[in-house]
Amino acid sequence: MTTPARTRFAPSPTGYLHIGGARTALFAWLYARHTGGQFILRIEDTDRKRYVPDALEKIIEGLRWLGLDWDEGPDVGGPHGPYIQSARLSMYQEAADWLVEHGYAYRCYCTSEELAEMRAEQQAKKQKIGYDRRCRWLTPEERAAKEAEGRSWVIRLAVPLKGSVSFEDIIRGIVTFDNKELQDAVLLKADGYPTYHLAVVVDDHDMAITHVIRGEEWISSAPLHVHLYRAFGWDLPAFAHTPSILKPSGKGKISKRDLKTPDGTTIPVMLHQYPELGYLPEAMFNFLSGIGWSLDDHTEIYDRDTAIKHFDLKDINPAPARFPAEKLDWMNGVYIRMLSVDELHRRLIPYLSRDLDIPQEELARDERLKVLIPAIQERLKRLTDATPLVDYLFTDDVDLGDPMSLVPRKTTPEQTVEILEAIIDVLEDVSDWEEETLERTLRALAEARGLKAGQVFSPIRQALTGKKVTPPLFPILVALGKDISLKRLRKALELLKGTIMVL
RNA sequence: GCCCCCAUCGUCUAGAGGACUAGGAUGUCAGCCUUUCAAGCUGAAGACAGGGGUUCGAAUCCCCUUGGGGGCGCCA
Repeated sequence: MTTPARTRFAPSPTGYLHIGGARTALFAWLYARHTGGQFILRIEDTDRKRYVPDALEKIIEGLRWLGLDWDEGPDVGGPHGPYIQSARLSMYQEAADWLVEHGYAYRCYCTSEELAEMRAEQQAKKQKIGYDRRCRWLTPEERAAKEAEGRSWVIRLAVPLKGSVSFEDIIRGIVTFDNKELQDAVLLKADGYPTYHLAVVVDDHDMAITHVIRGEEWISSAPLHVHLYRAFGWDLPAFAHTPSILKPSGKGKISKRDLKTPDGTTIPVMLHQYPELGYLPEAMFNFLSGIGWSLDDHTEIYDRDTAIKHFDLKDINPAPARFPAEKLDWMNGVYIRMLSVDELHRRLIPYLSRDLDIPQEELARDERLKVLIPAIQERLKRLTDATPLVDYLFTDDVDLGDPMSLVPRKTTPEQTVEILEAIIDVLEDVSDWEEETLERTLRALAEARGLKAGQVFSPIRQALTGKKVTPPLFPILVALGKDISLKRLRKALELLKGTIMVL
């Protein structure tokens, strides 16, 4: 077996968790669990300008909803804390000072304005864009002068000028960069906060992270991190840069804005939107794990434990993938169908309560709803699909719309009146109001009159629900009960009669 | 512009030189089932980006081209 790995997910509370980030977290979690190691949650809140107050809460909520748990983190603690970078400032400052003392980094006194000017000039002259290292070569006297001016400074990494860096990425193999392509990146900002580059290296080392798993947008700064590890004299962790998830159009990776599919529909990108839309967490987990990774050559539906058992970083497909939205809807439907009737009932309640504005407790003890659940189960792709399939249970007055909609195909309005009268007639005599009896009775009626089943069922469906598309009829009749069913049928009959008279 | 990464059905993927007539899933289409809609079942169409090598043999290895993605911030 593999040695236990320590992996982490390190979101920044500058926004909510999007599905790409969630998938990366999922992979990191799977690997930790696969190896019997630990999964750590760390908050990278070193950007004070873009901080979003409720982001952290939402992120944690989302991860928990997905079923990810962490062994160490800001809310659960752990031996390597604190797990929030803003609470670790002195560590970064010490590390940065150490680097300066030992010649691996230097103070840079340039202002943002000076840097912007420099970039503009580079652009105008079509030169390579990047910091020109002007402060790297300052003499001690010049430095003293700058500091005497009262200038603030940042600390920049002194990247080796020659040679190259290589590191092994588990997903992609060996990746090499020429040192001359690298920037003297800022490590410590003027406000005393570290940048990502410093913080990630210091923390990953301090927290004994064995596998750095992160999105592929980090691949180009990985060589910087390698130089930092070397400067500190620390062992390198293993790296795995996960492929991006692209928009359905294939144009660019997903970002904070909702996705537009080529056919114009919109797909939400934030994880927290999925529960609201009626997706099951276990379906989302299964679905997300299948972008960039697969269990084998034929299994699509599998649970967490199975995924854990089979998962390996080296099996991740390095190619970026588009978000296969249609597959999620299919898979969610599969998971809904796997639920027991009781469980589905339980999970449906919050959605119905929200959409129909009925208290949850009332829905929980509603027997009519229970009758209908088996009938709607295979009709749901999302939990929110249930509302239009049951809403006619909860209204006193079904809106029939155009009475002509009561009339089935290949049937005249006059015939429909007769059919409805016959239906009411036979149903009045049914004492045993059960699905089987009702079905037998109504089919017999159709046969006796030489009608197709649809010609009898369709007016009933319309009369009871006001809809053309509904779950099967007999559960609906049972759920509604004899009195209400007959009441709605009579009302429909009167309405149709009235319409015919006018015609 | 420069650097890095990537390239199998529309889409998500299997494939680590011969087991490939390239497998699965989704989506699409057709049929069956059928009280509407679903679900289910059966079937169909559908891919190795292009060009050079290496090899007895290449979807698999190498090179080039093309295409896509990412990065080049006192943001992560």
